[in-house]
Amino acid sequence: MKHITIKDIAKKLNVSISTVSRAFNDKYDIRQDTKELILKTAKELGYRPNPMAKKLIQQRSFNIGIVVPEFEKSYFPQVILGAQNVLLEHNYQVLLMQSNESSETERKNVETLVDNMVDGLIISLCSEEENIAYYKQLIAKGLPIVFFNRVIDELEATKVLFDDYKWAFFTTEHLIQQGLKNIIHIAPKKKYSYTNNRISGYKDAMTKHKLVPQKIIYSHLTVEDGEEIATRFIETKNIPDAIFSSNDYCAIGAMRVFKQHGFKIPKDIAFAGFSETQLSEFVDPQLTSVSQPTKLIGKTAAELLLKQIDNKESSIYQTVVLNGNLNIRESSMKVLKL
Amino acid sequence: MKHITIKDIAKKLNVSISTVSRAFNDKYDIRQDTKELILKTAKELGYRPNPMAKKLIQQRSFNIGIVVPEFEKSYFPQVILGAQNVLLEHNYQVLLMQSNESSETERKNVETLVDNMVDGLIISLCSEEENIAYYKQLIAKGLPIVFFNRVIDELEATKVLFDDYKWAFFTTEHLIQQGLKNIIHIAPKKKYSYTNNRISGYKDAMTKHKLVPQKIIYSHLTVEDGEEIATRFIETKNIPDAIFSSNDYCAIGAMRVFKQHGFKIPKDIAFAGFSETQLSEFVDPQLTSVSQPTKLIGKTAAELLLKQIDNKESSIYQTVVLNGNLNIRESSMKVLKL
DNA sequence: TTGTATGCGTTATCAT
DNA sequence: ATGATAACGCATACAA
Repeated sequence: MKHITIKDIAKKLNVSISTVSRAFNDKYDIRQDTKELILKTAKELGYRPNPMAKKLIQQRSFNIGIVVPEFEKSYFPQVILGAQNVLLEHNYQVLLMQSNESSETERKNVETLVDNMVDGLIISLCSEEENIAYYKQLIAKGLPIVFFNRVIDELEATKVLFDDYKWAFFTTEHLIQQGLKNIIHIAPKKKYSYTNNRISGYKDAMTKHKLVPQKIIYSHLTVEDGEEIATRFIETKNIPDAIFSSNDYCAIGAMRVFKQHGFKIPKDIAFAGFSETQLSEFVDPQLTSVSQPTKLIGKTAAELLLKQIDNKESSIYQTVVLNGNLNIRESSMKVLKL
Repeated sequence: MKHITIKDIAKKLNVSISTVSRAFNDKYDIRQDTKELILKTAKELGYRPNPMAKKLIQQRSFNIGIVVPEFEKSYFPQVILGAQNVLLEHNYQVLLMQSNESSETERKNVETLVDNMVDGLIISLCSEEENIAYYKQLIAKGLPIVFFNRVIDELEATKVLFDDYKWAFFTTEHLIQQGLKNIIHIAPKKKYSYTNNRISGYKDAMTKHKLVPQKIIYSHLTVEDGEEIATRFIETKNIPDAIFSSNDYCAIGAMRVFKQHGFKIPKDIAFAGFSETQLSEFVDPQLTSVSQPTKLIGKTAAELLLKQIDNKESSIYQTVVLNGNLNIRESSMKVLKL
């Protein structure tokens, strides 16, 4: 694993290492033919500059760190892809780390990335409480960071968000327009900034159409949770008109149990999910869900980060709110209970 | 972004930088109380060793690179997770890169990781042809690499594989045992080492039960491809007893079209997929599929890599073949066409 | 037990 | 236009 260095090239060509170095950095004076000669032999020898040495002296890495809570649930991979495309175009390498939904791991990940002198970070948080002080410190030190999806409200920073309020409102209103009245909302137990926005959207839509009382169930939103919730409804023979779940999994779990008990969807009970997964299209019936512009989120985050890196002086933090789409499918279509 | 260095600590305590350095590396002699003092003030000052400098001098990084073709399709994230767990336990940080199914990007990714002095690599290849020479070179240089899932047969290296032959055989035999005779296999157009193994498994199972001719369709295995294939069968009124697809997506696409045309599954036509995705459980009817031990693949790859890193002398390359499971679901159950 | 000095592979600041 | 040399932050052989 012996690496070729500029020294080797210098020795071979009987020039000084500074000349060799200059050949790779156009900004310096160097005769055209010596430059070409150096570049040529460098290629022959298979020379690759050592980024460690470069980073050490330049105090920057052209690396961007992306930290996400997990990437099994199809949302984050696409965001990452969107960001990576932009960053690669600008010659930044992307270092990806996942925190396994643990703030502790998240902290370690970010520390590693900072230690490795990333030029900037794109982060979706595990928790909104644990590492606030640390992030404040990083931002104060001038490290460019863009938060997305799961952010801390009180943190002054650049953020890329989704208009959860609006789309929860729309979704609820869509269900109401189908003639449904007794609409249940299933919200995540873990509190994120978007949780309340979605709840408010649901509530306001219900209120607007004079539908009270409103019922909210707090859950971890797994498939199993959905199944359990459905079972409870069936046991108590208290069947709502519709269930609007804060993710697809929970909706799908509930749907499955209702189907098994002979309920017709959407006639007997309608469903809507949120932040659409691949599943929504493939379950039977297909699930109405709010889709987020995942790639655009990544792209936007990356662009904002690059902007921040370029004008380090002006530290004005923007918040960009992106639009989504309500994909209306069989699970909530043309119900009209009168 | 001014970082605290050992110099700062040394100055503050009026000791030399080597003493400070020694305080962090137990292997040297150092008085207990000076050590404690140094560690204490280091903590107070918020000192963090600069990994760049460390890497530069130690020629190793405690970083492991993982390179995958993509991570949207639920298979790779879990493998990565499995590997990461093992590696983190051994104090290795994981740098993740995705190649977007492009050998060129893959090459760049690996180069970046190598430049950054990763201590080892875990790779699933985009193509089995493009970068062979490069990988041979890396292995020859002594860089520990473990390949998994998509590997190059002719490359002498450590590999973690799945017994595709066996499970394709089992799956085919399962379909035959359901009384089905005219069984079609849909194989990937792109050739990977596993492609032929699965085809052989299918063929041998058919032959064993004296079922000829066998029909194989080559496809890109997307949902749309599945739909197209199904449409063609229906148009030509030539309906097979069963379709055994080399992935779930294609099977699901085909299933969807057959359902739309009023076919009963599995009565009119049965289905089986491969390398189970989350979808298999959620489509209707649920899809029979071969599940691979994704986390175990990652875990095994990581363990083999660590072993390789530890005994660099002995370069004996192992190939580990892991077992899977055939999850039999509604799409192929109790058909018995007589 | 501690300090001095050297080097890892670069870039950058001087000279020449 | 080029060469010598000092950094960057750390580990380590050697001297004290």
